Amino acid sequence: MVSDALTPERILEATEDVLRRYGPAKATVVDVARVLGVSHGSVYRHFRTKAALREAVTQRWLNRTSEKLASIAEDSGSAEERLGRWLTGLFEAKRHKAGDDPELFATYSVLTGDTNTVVDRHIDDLTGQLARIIEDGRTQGVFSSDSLGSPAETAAAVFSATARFHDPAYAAEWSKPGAEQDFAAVRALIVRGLRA
Amino acid sequence: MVSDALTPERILEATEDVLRRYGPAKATVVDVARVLGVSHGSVYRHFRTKAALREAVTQRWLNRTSEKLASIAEDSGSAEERLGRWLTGLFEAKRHKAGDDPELFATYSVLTGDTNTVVDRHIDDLTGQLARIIEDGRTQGVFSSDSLGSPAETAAAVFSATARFHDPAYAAEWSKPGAEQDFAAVRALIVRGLRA
DNA sequence: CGGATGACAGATATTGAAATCTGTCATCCG
DNA sequence: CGGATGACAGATTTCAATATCTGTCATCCG
Repeated sequence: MVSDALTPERILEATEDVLRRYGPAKATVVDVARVLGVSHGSVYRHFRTKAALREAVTQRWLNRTSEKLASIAEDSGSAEERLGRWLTGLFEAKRHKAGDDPELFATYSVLTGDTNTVVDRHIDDLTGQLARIIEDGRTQGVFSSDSLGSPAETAAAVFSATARFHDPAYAAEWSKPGAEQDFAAVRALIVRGLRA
Repeated sequence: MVSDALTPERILEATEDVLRRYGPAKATVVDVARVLGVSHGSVYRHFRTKAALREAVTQRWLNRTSEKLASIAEDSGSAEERLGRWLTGLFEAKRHKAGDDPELFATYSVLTGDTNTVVDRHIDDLTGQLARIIEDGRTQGVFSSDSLGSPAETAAAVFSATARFHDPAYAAEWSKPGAEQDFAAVRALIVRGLRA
């Protein structure tokens, strides 16, 4: 027994350990139970299915990124500067996750492919933050209010246009030389497109 | 025997037939030879390896798209209008390929994952066309010449920013309701970003 | 009594032997 | 003589038997 009570949080911790060690294909519920020193039946008391467990651990992982960015979205100050910082922050966060522990990143990339609802919520969260920055920018008069739809629609467009720099499908390209310049070029193009 | 001389072109035709029928995983060189009524040794006289045959058939398929767009890139006339038409043409071409024959599209999506050189050439070709339009726009004075790098760099940024609408990885989303509006929003944002 | 257990059935994954495919080349044919 | 052939070796894939895993639940324990 590693500790006292068997909580969802402890199970998620153990699940991430097991995923890191064995990868998404080999990690089993029995492995998670073994790490915790309990039977696998006990894990099923807290998560109805293996899929539910994977969703929960994936959500936890995605939330670590969105929480970091939330503070930028909620800042006061120049919307244009915050937008640049937010987009750069998103790219940097993903790039570091991918570069620092490639195997765990690959593992979560597989998981996000299965857990569509969780990923959709994450994307809604991020585009919501973007929409807030865009709305602030329109209020401040630095971003155009004509011709580009609602803040939410514009946020979705900005998110789409930067997909190459946050979608795990492109992770292999983030460490190539020139990736940073490519990102800066797209960011400049987008910011220019938003200006009043 | 289907016809007289065994030419590379006839082999590619047969290869596409076989790929359409069996998919990328099951299609064999022996199958291609059978369709042509020759031994598989004869196919190897024209293509050194199976990989080379796949590259050639993939290039042929990609070229059908770039050739359509080349005429827009080489038009004379308003660069802004041509850019919109070119981007829309690219999205439409990919969307129709994916929608009209989903299995063949899936097949070629797998092939493009293996044949990186061919895909890189295709992308160079497309960004070259884009660069030409952007250069024309700068000459005409409708696109800004400051702050966004060379036409080639700007073309790469525009291509990156529209990845969601031409990269096969996103094909599943092209038929969703709202995809067209999403594309229009990104296109408007980009065109706005390029304006003088 | 609330929570943990482990035996179990059906689903999924692994494994290794057999079948098929790729790529070569000595031989053949017009 | 130029081009096609098919037998062949080594690489890859298929398939079926075997092993492991998921999810349930009657039972047990503090």
